[in-house]
Amino acid sequence: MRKLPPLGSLRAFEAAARRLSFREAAAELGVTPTAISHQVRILEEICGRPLFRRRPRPLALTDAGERLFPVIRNGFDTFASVVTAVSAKTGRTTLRVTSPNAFASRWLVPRLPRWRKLYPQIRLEIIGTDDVLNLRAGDADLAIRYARTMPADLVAREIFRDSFFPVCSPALLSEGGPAITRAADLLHYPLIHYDWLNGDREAPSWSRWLAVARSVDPGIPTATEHWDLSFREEIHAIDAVAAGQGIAICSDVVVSHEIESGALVKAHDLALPGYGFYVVHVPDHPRRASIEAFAAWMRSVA
Amino acid sequence: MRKLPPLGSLRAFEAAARRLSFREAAAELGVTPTAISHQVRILEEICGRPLFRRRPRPLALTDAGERLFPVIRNGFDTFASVVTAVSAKTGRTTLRVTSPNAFASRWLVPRLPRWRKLYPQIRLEIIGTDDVLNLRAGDADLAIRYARTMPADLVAREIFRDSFFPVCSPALLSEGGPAITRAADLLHYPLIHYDWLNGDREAPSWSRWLAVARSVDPGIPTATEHWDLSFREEIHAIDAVAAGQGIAICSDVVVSHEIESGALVKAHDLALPGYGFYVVHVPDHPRRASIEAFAAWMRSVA
DNA sequence: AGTGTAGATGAATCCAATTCATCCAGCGAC
DNA sequence: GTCGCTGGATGAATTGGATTCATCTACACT
Repeated sequence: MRKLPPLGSLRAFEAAARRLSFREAAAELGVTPTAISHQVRILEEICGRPLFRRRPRPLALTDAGERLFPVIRNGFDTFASVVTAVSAKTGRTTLRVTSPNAFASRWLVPRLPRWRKLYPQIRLEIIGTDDVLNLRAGDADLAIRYARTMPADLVAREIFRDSFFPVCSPALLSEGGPAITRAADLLHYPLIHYDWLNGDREAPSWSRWLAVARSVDPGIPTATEHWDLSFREEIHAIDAVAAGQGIAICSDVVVSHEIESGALVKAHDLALPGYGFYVVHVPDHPRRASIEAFAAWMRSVA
Repeated sequence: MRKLPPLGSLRAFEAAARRLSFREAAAELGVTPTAISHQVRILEEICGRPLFRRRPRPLALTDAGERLFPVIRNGFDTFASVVTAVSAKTGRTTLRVTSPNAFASRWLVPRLPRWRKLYPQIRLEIIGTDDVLNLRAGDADLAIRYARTMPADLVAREIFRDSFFPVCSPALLSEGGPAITRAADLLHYPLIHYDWLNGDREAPSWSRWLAVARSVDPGIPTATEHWDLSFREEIHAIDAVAAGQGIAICSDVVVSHEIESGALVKAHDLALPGYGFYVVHVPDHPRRASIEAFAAWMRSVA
């Protein structure tokens, strides 16, 4: 007769092993840390050996714990996945995709009809956020990460890299303002700034772009502030650009849809290097095939 | 965030799906059928669709239930297996083997030291019984099935086939009784009978053997009853033969150990065809490799 | 030394799981 | 057709394993 340990104990163990913290596991499951401690202890008694090393800090898995953890985690992931699939309206599967807000809004969403046409059985749930969601915690199935280099702690592949140009609406240029023939001409228009929260000193802002442009157009003044309008997030700056309120330094990837359609135009050819877009997921994801399909599709509609 | 349904509901569902009976599932889990009904209902509400068809009888899985069941069952099997492995004394694994009683006692048990020498890390638990255990219910990891043809509903492979001869103890022949030179001479000794419970009209009993022997030795009378001692089970008949109480028609496989050691001898060369021994297990058994090793070992020590 | 953090221990509490009582539907025997 | 049996459904009452609370321990950092 098959002997299953208490399933609640397996659940507590798995969360604690994933988080390597009873406190965090408790928060995730909505119980007190003591409850986690009790359940893990029950499982350790059943196994006849410790599953965690508590002392010294930090919490770590024992060899036995290391053997148990991936099996239980994968089992639970598979359970959640099949229950989700069974619950789905037409037996379709879901991929939860987290992506930076601007990319989700400006790149992903306009292309979703193309995904739907190609993969009607794989429904996407898009989580647009500039927060970094925890894939190991199951917050999403895959993340589109925007970084200078390849993320190292998960399975990742680069999809494409972007560059940054001054971008504006054609309507702005046809309002009778000065023609733009050199970089300094841009200063006659409102410059739209947005914050870079990644702490990168080389982030492609107006000050960076103008510093580089000064080497080919010495007429650009060395003033400290170079913006007329400022936003906290890139997505809002792009909205203002599209509304003809000024010129912003934008990612050619993020606004590629608008550039192609003519809704936005490059105001100048000088480009700053940007970052890479990576599709990232946990190893051995149960929907690995769907994730691969998504990554390939992203490349094909770039 | 990964969404797991209540694990107790999954457990109740899996048992009911495996058994296709709420009553039996309840018995297995040690609860009332109502508890199963409640838990399955909770899961059906989470999935948003029925998982069982209750009406008309018998209970059956819906399409959704069919999709869910193997995933949950395999997950639980894997959980139980890895917890058992982690709990093992020296990281050894266990194979629970069910076998007909006579075979377990006379063939398997005398050879166990050879298994232990070759596979010290795979511990065997032998369940000798003439009942047919339910492998899908996890009653055992593998079964040695004794049948005329290959079992069809599980993964099976034939290990060997046996034949049936008259067998006796050398002590019986040296007691000064008549020499056995022809089949009819056997009738001067006590004939030991045992029941065949498989309903096979051609089962290798004394009446069958004597009917065949009559074609080469017409001196054998056509009486109805041919036995002096009768047992319900083969194993007890073999015990009596080993104790010198008479001659029985025995499987050459089952008593091969005793024939080799000289503890028992063939009383006559005329052989009746027997049956096949098959190693049987559920598909995708988590210890498939160990089962394969066991089957191969059986062949090698035949 | 003092403070904060995180896991451990055990009694008390609690709530999801389970039982109990009753009902419903079908099937087979008569 | 009636009756009895079987097995799942429903909902209120009960219960036992899960959880909390109070307290302790060990450690890391200032």
